Amino acid sequence: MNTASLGRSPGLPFAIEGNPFLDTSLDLKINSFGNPENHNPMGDAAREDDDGDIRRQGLSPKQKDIVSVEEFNRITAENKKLTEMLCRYGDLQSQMVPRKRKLEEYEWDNVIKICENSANSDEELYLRTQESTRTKVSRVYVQVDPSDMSLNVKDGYHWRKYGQKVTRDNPSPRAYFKCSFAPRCPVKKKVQRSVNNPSLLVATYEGEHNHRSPAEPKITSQSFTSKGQPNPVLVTPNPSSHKTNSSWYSNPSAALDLFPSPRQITNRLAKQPVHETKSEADSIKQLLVQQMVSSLTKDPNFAEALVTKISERIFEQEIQEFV
DNA sequence: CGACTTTGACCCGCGC
DNA sequence: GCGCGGGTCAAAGTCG
Repeated sequence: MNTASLGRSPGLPFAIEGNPFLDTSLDLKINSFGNPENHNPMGDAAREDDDGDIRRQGLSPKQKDIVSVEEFNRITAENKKLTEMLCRYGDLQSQMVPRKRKLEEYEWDNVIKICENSANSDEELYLRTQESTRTKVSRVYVQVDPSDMSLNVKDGYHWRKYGQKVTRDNPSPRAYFKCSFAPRCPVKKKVQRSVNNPSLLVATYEGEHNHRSPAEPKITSQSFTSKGQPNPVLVTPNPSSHKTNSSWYSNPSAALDLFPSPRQITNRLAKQPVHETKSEADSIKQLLVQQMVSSLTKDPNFAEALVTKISERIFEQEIQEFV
């Protein structure tokens, strides 16, 4: 299972395709065993050298001790389970709402994409990923200070503003940005204030970054998708505290931070402020989210994955204390 | 001096 | 064909 195309989805508290500014925790599990600067969506980490040793460039000494082909295979299977879980939620969702409404209200197409991407070979999946990259669009709502007139969405990437326009349907100007972190990165971003809520910035991302995140994202508060569902806000970490070989790249268990437990999900949803007028659609959305959380809690595969991650973290902490 | 922002001009698709 | 609106370009300005 290749997860290079996955990203944290607006609308789901865990990683799925659709949000280009966040590298997924699933992706991290794979890439943390390879060199993040030479990320290969075809699965660099699994390739073996002539002497049979797995490639370990870019790893800390501690990681080199724990990385093995068996470990890689185990995590690959885990990723597959997680993806299947997402697909099941897509099925659940389609049972709960009419098809037309599904497309209009919930943006579950991202989940469907993952299911469709269940390719038989890495090469096939790579080609499909490249195909979807060209058309990938996601939208993120970010709460900002209403007095702050800048159209700056801190998502960890570097953007160069190349235009600004006042559109017909919104008195607030729309700013156009291109990703300037990597040469020829195709990702573009449009930022405009919400017509109904000036304290809400609407950031529309087009395309997918052809490089890894320049900084370790840090979840600090909640943002919302266009449909009012929770989504982590990412801000650029303090540059002085950021190291190239940060835990984001080098520590596999760091993925756990971006893979919240059902209780964390519940807590985050409970703390979520309401920004949009209550409506029937909102009620259905809340019901859907509650169903998801409930199913996540009961899902043995989820529990297994969670236990695995917790065990890994505890094991690593013990190792650190021992050292 | 390089990176970034500003802003008017330009391009292009679409509807009439 | 024409006008409109969204998106992009590029020169000039700004900033650290």
